[in-house]
Amino acid sequence: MITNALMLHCGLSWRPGFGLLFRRVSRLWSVYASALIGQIMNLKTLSEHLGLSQTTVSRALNGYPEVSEKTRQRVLESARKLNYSPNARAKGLATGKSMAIGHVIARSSRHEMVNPVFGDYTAGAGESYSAAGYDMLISLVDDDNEEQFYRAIKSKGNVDGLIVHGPKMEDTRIDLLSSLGLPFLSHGRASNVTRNYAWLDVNNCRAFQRATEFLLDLGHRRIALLNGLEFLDFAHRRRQGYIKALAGRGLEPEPALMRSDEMTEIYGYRETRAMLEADDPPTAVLCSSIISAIGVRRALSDAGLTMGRDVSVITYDDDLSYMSNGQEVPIFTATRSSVREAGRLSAQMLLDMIRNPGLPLPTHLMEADLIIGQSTGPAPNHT
Amino acid sequence: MITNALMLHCGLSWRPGFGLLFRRVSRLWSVYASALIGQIMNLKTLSEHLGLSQTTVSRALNGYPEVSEKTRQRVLESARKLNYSPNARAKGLATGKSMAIGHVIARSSRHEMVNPVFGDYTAGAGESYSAAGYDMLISLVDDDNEEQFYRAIKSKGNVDGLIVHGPKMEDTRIDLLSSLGLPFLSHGRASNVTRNYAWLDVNNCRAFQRATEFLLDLGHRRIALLNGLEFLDFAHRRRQGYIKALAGRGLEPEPALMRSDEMTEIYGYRETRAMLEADDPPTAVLCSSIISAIGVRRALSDAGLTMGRDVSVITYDDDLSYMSNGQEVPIFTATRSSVREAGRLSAQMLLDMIRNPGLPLPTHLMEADLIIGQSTGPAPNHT
DNA sequence: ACGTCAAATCAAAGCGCTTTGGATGCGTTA
DNA sequence: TAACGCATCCAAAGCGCTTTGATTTGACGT
Repeated sequence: MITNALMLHCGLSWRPGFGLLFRRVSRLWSVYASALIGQIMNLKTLSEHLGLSQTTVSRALNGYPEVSEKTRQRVLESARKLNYSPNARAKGLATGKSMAIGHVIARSSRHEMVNPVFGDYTAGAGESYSAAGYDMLISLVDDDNEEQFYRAIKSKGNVDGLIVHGPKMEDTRIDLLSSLGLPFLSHGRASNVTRNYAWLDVNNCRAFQRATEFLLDLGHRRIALLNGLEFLDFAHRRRQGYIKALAGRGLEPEPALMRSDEMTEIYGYRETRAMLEADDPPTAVLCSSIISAIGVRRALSDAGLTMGRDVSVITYDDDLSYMSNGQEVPIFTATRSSVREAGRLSAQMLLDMIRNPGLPLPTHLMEADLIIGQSTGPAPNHT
Repeated sequence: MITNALMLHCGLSWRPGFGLLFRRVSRLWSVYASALIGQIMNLKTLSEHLGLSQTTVSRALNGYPEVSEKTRQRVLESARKLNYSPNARAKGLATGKSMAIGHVIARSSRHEMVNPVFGDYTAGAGESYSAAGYDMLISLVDDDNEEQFYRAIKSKGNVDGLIVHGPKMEDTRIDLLSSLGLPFLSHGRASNVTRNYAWLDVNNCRAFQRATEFLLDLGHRRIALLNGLEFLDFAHRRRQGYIKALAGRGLEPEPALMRSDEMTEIYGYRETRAMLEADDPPTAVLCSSIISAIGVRRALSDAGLTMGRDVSVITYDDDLSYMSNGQEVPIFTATRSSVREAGRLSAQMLLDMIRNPGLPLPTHLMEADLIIGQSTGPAPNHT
């Protein structure tokens, strides 16, 4: 462009051999310009600066073989020195990829975002993303137009894939996303969805079955369950495990001992307190989160009871960074599985799906460890 | 890549002219695929569908006045029905905006992400973003090339602004971002930075001064401080407030009573335990986070001490959703300020900056409330 | 000196949107 | 009737990149 204009202006016509001359000149000019204006660094500027075409520079930067090694080095060095990095939007527009993974959170259940479990999970995922050069895009949706929002995400095209958080028993998102053809992985399964989809989950059912059996073995018969919100699939599975274990000993689950809510500290405190004040209180509590377990401990302490002696407690432990379950000796007996590791793995799996679209959809089931801490002991009037 | 693999598999070698063939094939395939899956909905398709030009459709959708109301309605309805929403990358490329705000987190201090305080803050910010149609883009950086990363963010242009998390005493990011001309707002101030920049902060100094004075008034003289990491500016300010209050009563701060680390539960437990075992233990503990305060409570309880009688505790309370400080009656006496509200406000301010680039840089100082709970009482041997 | 071939480079056409600078049609005014 | 203003609409030129199809270059054999 500039070259042509100059030619015109000088009244010259093109002759072979001029190329080099012009390159020299324009190189000088662009150095001048960038010094003067604080030049906007884009591919055009950079290529003019180097006296190369945009094609060659682009290829050099993206590691294509059609560029000589000498040229590539020159380009790379120059790009580094001039702090060039390609405009993500333009690159995305040209390639059709956006190098970002979306995490969509329903606004009503915005508590999800505020849930430390979510923080640890996304931190894990973030590690995988950043290692692969991906960003993480978080958006809050109003619940009334969730479907529309997913469709919009697809056609806005600002993510290459999605993580589905907190799947419900029958989660419409899974069918929707499958039909949209947007790669996604669900953190947790949806029991009533029959089609194939990618997921990573913990064996919640078995974890809670084992925990319950452990308490039964200690002689406990009145075991309370402080579960998460039971329209969420993981909570449903946990309850199944609990019930299965009871059934194994011929015990009926008792509604008064089964509670369900968001797993806050207050929740653990409130429900434990309520159950302790009722007739025939539980001798053991099975808790869905270490945060609620802390509330349980507070309630016991307020009631003058000793955890592990008067009342036993087992909690599910996501191995949260800020709320770790003691140091050498665990505070709580717990079924533990690192949610951070789950995040790391999920992200890895999703990125693989995006890289190799042909392969079958991956699934992964993690097992939780049962670790013994100080919060459990034989049932009080059990000899 | 795929082409090469295919070639290899077929036992063919590359010959000029093959390129065209492959392109034809892949084009055909993609036409077939899109017919199968359903038309790709872009502005072109939509405008053809409506028998209007892309210009008119674009204007109709974006609320420009040059379109008749009748046409606009027709366009809007059609867009809704066909689930059209403009490609974000293309729109961004054309407008120069990306409708996303970046949150950059240094990878080493990845604990930031995992910190429930961060979760609540971003949840608040997220509300503001989503109301304004913005997304939130989170990226982890390796610390060694943080500067380069910020430069890249600028020229990649995938965010319209940034939130700076956890500013240090003299934070180089502030100068860097200012010079890059990328709008940003710092959550917290950086004491040793003299230039103007946008920030939102809590009056940490005054909050801790008031809390300390409250304990002094109750007769406490040996007051421990469990602070956050003191290279972070907020922690430094908190210590200043603490020292100032002590100085007001002619007291010297005692190094053995001043601890500093990441504000985990374990940290609160470990340090409290250590101090209780030492000679002349503190009669009160001032704690930087409710999470650590829970650890403090556990340590006291393990030592057979009653919180609020044997040892008083005041904590800073970010009013975390999952860790709220009791219900009617607060558990802990605390200086409270909602970090979620801080997030909401920060985002609002940053979006305003982006909308009106001319205005002076906004700053906002929030005051923390001192709320009285059950964790404080007169110093033991004080009559 | 000339043709050949591979290696190295380039110009230009997209990607899907916004926006500029007209065009078109039509009722009003001189 | 011509000139004008106004309300609608449009063609085409970007935005900054990748990728296609073509061209230039230089080494080599004859």
